[in-house]
Amino acid sequence: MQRARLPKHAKLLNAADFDRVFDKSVRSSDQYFTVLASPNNLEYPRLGMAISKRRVKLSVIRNRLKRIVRENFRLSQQNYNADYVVMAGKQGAIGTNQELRESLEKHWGLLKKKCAIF
RNA sequence: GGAGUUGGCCAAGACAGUCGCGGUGCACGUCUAUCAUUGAUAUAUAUGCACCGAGGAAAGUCCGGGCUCCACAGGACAGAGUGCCAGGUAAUGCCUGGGGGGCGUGAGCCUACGGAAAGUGCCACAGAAAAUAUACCGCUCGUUGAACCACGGUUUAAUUAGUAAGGGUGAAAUGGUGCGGUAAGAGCGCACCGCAUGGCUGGUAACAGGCAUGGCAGGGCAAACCCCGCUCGGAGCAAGACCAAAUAGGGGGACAUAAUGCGUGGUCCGCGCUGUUCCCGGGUAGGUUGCUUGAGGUAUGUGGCGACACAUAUCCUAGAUGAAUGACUGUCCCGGCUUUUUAAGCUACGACAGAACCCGGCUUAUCGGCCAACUCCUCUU
Repeated sequence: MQRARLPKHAKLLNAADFDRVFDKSVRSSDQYFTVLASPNNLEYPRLGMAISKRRVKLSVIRNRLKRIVRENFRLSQQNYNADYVVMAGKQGAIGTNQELRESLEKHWGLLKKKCAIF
């Protein structure tokens, strides 16, 4: 089995990339996360996160959310080749690790289908 | 043994495994560039190995510095801060030691602690009066009237005056207590205490002690304005330095004016705009740097009551930037819940909380534990 990694080029690194996703994308959301996806022309998916201080007040919890999202994205390498942006939902700060993981896996599946017909 | 006070330390609960992230070093492969000629250097990237990878508060951004850029003859005002004394320090509003005041049986703790006889202002309610003092209930001499009478007076009412001892109000009422004194009273007199002024003694000083003199100066609030002493230039690592696409525009050179257009002209040349190309400077995105060796930690010794200083030895301990330091599994520990309670089962974000240029402080949040010194109570010997 191919080892799942998450090198630096698999992240969105500048404002232009983010703007492109915000501008034109398909989305999926629940009480924990809102996930945007926009197909790219690369041979791998990319991930960006926008966890606002307004939604998640403590930096410890913001970091925890980012780590869970990144870890889960890394283990879901069969994702469609698109740029994803994950945003925190209203309940994001109070979900358990298990709940957040299940939520994310649901979003990846949904967006894979949506991107295919995009 | 119980209750407590002060100071210090630890703290992702511990261990193992699997996967992953950031940094540094080494090895090897690939790409590009340069030198050179089959190698070297640099950059980027993939892989492997090794090592390192959040805190006591990283937080609040409340003070003080370093560092960087800008400004700057000197002085004054304004503004802000600060406020018992001495010391420590790069510096402080911090720390240490000391003094005054308050709290506690005590170890100890708290303290914005300069000036109210420079000025202005405020002092609710209650109370007569809250500040050039005054007089509600009272107390008292005198005068006048009334009643009683043992003819000495007694009681009572009004009133001129005296008084601030007593009552009452208040957070606070013009020194306190006692004796004398008086018509009743009063620093009116005296003793002690307090206060003020001036010497003296001790102390670096804050201050303390004591002596003499004065009969008392006239309330509180300065975290009200204010006065006095002292301190303070501004902005911040998104500081600053360097490299530098794309697009638009600027400056300079060369070429073409053969072709096109416009302007200066009646026309031509020329010149300017225009066209092609090269160079230069500014500079956005982006990148590099600043960036972690520092008022540094640890140990020992010396000086000092101490904060701390000095000397010697030794150690190197995160450096990210849409932002690494994590996830899962197992066993144990702790906590919680339940039960059939020397035990078993179940359970999960296991305190507060996440570096962003770096230090010294303060403040706030905080599960649990360890160590030392001291105090009070009780028991035993």
